[in-house]
Amino acid sequence: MPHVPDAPSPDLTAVIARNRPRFRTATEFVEAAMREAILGGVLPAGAPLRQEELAAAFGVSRMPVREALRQLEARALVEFHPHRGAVVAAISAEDSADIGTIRTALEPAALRLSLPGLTAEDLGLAADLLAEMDGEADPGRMGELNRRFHMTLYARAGRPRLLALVEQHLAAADRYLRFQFVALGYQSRSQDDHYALLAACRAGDADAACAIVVDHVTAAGKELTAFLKKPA
Amino acid sequence: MPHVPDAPSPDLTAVIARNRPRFRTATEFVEAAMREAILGGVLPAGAPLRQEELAAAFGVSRMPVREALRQLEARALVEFHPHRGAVVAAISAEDSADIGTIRTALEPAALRLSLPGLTAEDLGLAADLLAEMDGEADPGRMGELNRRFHMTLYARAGRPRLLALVEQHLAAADRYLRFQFVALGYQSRSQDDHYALLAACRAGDADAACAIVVDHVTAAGKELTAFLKKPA
DNA sequence: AATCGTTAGATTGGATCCAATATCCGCGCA
DNA sequence: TGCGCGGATATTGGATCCAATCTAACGATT
Repeated sequence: MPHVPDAPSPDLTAVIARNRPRFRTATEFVEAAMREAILGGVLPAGAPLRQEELAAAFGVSRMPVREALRQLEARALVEFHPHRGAVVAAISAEDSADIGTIRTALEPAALRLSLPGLTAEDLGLAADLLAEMDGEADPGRMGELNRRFHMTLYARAGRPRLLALVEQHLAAADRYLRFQFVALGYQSRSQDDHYALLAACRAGDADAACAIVVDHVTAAGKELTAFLKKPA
Repeated sequence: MPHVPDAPSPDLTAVIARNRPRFRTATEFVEAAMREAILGGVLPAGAPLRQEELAAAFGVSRMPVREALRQLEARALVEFHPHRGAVVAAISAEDSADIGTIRTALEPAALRLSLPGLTAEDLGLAADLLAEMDGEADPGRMGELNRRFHMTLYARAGRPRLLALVEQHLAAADRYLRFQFVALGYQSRSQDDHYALLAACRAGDADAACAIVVDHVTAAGKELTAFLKKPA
């Protein structure tokens, strides 16, 4: 009697409700909601993605779900195993090195382009985000704030594709770093970097800012790699 | 009486035949073949992608076609217009600047990682590819050789995701540069760069090689941007 | 004659239906 | 008792069917 799918988690229902009105087609809606759920940790790495179950949760048929899953596959967020279903993509230690390299290459480039265009409001917003992060305990929220802080500093690069790539890899790293945030002293060290980065941006010192970003990303990559190698 | 779709072009049929045996599921096969067709210029930018027509050409139903189109959408190779169909994505002058920035950031990183691991066979293969390019007139073949030359030099980076990103953006640029190859003196200048790059790699001079790559990519980006701005 | 509204047709978006394949369990046999 | 085989079952992959909507052509009205 397996035909009755499990009820979706309350978190997932929240993500679904938040995204439903934003899109005209069901496929886009499902794709956006699932991406948010995966990046936000609501659907953890390795979680099996039953098409029927998701369709019921989203209130659509299996087809938009399948199309959305294919899009997420192209973004390396889910993996298909033929005739065995899709799962939320897990990240390996090699992947983490990979992502670290990509971030180290892209983020300084984005920052260098963006820095001259940053306004006082941008810097103020970044400062606000940092302040909020200081008191934040929830890892999911923390990840989102971290992403938004970085992206705020890069936003004026005026390169939508570059920024999308950066955000994608930032999110991919964050999704795993989440587990670190509470465990180790990583969070405070990361915040130190953030404040130093913001100061360099205020000073308009591109070289210093880029150097901080490189260090910051490298450190995050090392934490992540170590974490991924440990629990095996 | 519009129900009879056009016959596919001979080029497309060739791509289809070449890819069919390589995959287990229809969706993967369609995705691979369509990607090759788009990157190879068989399906030019702006071409409308009728689902029924493609399904007939591939010998499958519309569903695998739709899934494949969604994957290609996630890779920014096709665009969906709700209820109006999908078209092969065109690239704007801004996109080209974007892609240039991304390449300029990623390719030196890939080269730097790869260079120490390059073998004599790798360098020999690269030289062979260059030699073949000297006598090549077909733009599609030229683009493929160019891609393979670059990727050969980056291959030992041991970063699959980075290399996939590099190849993706290299291909995106090539797809448009194709029109340049014959028209201008671009081809010979590009080949000069290639030979210089290969020499620097043979010498193991990472800094020089990266500088050449940056120049080369920048020049290609400028050509592309100029071309895209010209014909309106 | 030009423009706007109406309507027919084609095409996509979504749902349902069928077939193919993988998993899981139990049974038989060594 | 352990291993391998076989059938039952669930789940995916693919095909077909229906509804929603966009396009285009035609005609009426000014």
